[in-house]
Amino acid sequence: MMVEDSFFDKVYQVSRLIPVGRVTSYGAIAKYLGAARSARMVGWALNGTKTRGMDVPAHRVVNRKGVLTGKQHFGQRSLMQELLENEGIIIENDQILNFSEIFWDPEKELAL
DNA sequence: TTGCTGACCGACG
DNA sequence: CCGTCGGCCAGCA
Repeated sequence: MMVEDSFFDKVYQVSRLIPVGRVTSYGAIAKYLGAARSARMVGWALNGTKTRGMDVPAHRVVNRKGVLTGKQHFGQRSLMQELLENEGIIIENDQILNFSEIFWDPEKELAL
């Protein structure tokens, strides 16, 4: 199967590996890809998922504080929260309460 | 082609 | 504690 080495495509691949009920951060993905300081690109890459129509659970990606900073990019601002809550994630005021419990670190889980 | 922007993060005062 | 700034890199006018 063809594997794209582009930064964007890697973001898509890693994002799809995020288990249900778990979340990760832009910085974690960026760091896993070897570009810890390019966390903004991760968010930018996820922005392209909607236009590209890719099946990437971007709602499981939040910032390092566990805040749904990218909720406004889901069309409806409540959509991202509802999707996460539907997976058993508790969110209050755009903040994931048990963030540290459900945090999914690709570097740790994928154990490279 | 140049320049601005952006769903972030960490450092500094 | 809080506000500000630089950095990283790809997409778009």
